[in-house]
Amino acid sequence: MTARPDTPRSRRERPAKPALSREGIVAAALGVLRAEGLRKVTMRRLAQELDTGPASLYVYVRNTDELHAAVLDELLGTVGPAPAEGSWRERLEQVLTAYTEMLLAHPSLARSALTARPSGPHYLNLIETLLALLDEGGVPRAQAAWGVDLLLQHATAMAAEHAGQDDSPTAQQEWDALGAALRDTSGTTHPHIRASAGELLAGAHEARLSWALQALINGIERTAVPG
Amino acid sequence: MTARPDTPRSRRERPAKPALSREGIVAAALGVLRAEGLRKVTMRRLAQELDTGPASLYVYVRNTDELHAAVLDELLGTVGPAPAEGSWRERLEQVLTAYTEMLLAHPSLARSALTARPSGPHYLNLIETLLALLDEGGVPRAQAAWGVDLLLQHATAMAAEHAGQDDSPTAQQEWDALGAALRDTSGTTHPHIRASAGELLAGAHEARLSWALQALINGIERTAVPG
DNA sequence: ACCTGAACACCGTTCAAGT
DNA sequence: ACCTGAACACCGTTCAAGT
Repeated sequence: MTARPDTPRSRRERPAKPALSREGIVAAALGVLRAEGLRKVTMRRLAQELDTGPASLYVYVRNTDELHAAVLDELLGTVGPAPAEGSWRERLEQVLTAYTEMLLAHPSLARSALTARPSGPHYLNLIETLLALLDEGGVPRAQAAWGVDLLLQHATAMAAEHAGQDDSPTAQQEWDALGAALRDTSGTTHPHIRASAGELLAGAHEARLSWALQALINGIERTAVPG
Repeated sequence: MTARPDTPRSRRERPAKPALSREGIVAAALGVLRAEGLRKVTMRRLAQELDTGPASLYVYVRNTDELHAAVLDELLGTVGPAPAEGSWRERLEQVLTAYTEMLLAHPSLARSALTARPSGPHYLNLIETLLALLDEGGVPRAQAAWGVDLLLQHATAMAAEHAGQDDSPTAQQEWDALGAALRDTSGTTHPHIRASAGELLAGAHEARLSWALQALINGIERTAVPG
């Protein structure tokens, strides 16, 4: 926990290339992530950042996917604990909103988190918190267990949807294309879209997230697990 | 619609390199996708497949993301229309299950669909179908509109979660790591996880999908849109 | 054990030049 | 207009060799 891999001697020379370590690699990755996005968090780029060759990193990190998962685990630590006030529903929504907003700051990471779920301590704490809140709300255990999965998946997916906006400029165009397609739809072939085009595209992102979380919680609460 | 870009003359020589076309490129992409996964659906590989240079493809396709979106749009056509029998809930669940299962056959594509939403005719038809079923169920229009988004997102995210399994062998290990972490959790620090570990990991994939869709529908039905 | 240079086998995309 | 070769600027990962 408190181990400091840095050599403590303070030479006054050039930064004096610090020894490699998993922590150092993850820290460098976080820096590049914040500065230039996940697409630049590559083995080669990190090696360059740490003044070594890409092969050296493989001593500490199995591959690129594992590196990305480690970065997410690190960021998960910045999401605070559950608030103390409010009903269990409100607190549940707040925890999930905080998680989603963290991911929204790094949508490309959310995208990768969907595939490579983190399994670090911070993620476990989050699951524990969610289970506790659902239990407090009297949601049966089996429903709560599957519900946690549903809630985390939605939060992650919602954030992942915004990836590419930061990564590639094309994704935004793709989204605009859907909006245009919805608006231009013929009323004879797609009457329901025509009638709902406004609503389909309406709503601030915060309002939609809040509504979605409430709908999920309501659904989880009311839907029994089979068997 | 019925335009055939192929030159009709039937030379008996070698396959006689057919003229390039967007359709031909998408078709080749589908072939590579099915045979080797999305990771191999690259401009260079497709160019090789079509016996030309990568630069030639840029006449028909803006970039790799757009190519992937076009492939998904194509696959969306293979999902049949809504069934005629059953309650609106059952039919809604069936349509979404069919959509999810199509995506599950190509999880890496689902992953990319989360970011670059398709906007082709097949996608619009799907939205129309979902809106019609929710309307039939008496779900208010505003709720239905946001609900469709939620339903499609869940289906896509659920499939996307399985990406990497086909793509990279590491993803499976990552998922196993989460399972192990959940099982090994201490009962003192994470009592709810300890009590629910079995339930968190239980359930066949079909049962979980079915439950999730029902929970979503129940939640959408009962949660009013603000304002 | 840790670190490295060099190599292998790839990418997306652009551009000037050809037809 | 369509097509192309060649180039630019990158990737992940492995391996034999060094310390």
